[in-house]
Amino acid sequence: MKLENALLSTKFSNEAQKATLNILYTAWWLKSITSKELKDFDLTHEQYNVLRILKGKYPDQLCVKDIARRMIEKSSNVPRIIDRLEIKKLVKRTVSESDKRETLITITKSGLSILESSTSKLNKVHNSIQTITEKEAEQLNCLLEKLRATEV
Amino acid sequence: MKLENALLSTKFSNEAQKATLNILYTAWWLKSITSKELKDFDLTHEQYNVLRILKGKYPDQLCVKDIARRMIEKSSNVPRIIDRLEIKKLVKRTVSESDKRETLITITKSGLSILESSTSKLNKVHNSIQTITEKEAEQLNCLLEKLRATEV
DNA sequence: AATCAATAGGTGTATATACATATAAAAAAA
DNA sequence: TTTTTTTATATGTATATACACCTATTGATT
Repeated sequence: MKLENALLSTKFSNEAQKATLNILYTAWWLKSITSKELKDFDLTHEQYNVLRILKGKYPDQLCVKDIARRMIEKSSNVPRIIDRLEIKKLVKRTVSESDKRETLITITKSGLSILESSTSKLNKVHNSIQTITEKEAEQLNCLLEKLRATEV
Repeated sequence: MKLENALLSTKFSNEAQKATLNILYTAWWLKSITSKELKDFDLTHEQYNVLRILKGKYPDQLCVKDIARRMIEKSSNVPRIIDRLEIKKLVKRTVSESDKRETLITITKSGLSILESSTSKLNKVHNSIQTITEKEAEQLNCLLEKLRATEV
């Protein structure tokens, strides 16, 4: 869908400004699709992201700071997200022996299992709405990374 | 910056999946730049978006529903955003005469003035970090809109 | 060793998201 | 006309964002 129709606006000062809005809108669009599917698993987007990060290092543990560094949204409040996951027994907290300031997080069997089924569901949905080729996706990745050249 | 460095991960199943994460991360990156600047004007991203929408139709008024339709994030709680703007006297609420269910929103002089100065600041920042050409931005817009072909 | 600075994680607050529900008004159906 | 349905907005709740601040621990400096 054209951005003009999504935002009911045609007043973009230039293509770069339109691209900014287009990225923000597309991110919302992607997230809204994801949220809907994750709801069946009683997971939020951010909780899913934390589980995915933990699985990436499994069976190793990760401390809160290392999870935060891998989050898509860097300003995520990781301790609080872990609170919810811990209540649902999807992760476990332990104090690090080598540095008592650090809290080590482990994904549980239950966490791995819910991650697997939710990921499988998300992949199905993503495949079903896939409209761009591998080559186009590559091009898109290049453009986004060029856009972020001035990383702060 | 490469997505690999931003997320400290190299495990992407394909370019399309990487593109999804890249869009989400870039959106966060863009928002974090914007928020920082808007803070000087005591505005959030969403409050700014509402003011921008109102200015687009000024001096006409818009009802809450029409604002919501133009928001980047469609699930925004517009009445609540308007609450904050009203407290700061940047917008005014009036009940519609023709349909008493509708609340009409008007941007005030003060709202227009703060929008102007914040927009000018944002434009400066955007220009200073601009790294892609008009042609590349156009290409980016095409790819994002192709990605969203399966609009729900 | 004692003091100071830096770091890790947790907590507090205002605002936003996502979604459900409530209320009043308008439109449609009986 | 009365009832029912739909629509517009507001409100309630759990979680998240963005950011400030607190506390305990570690590492560096004196």
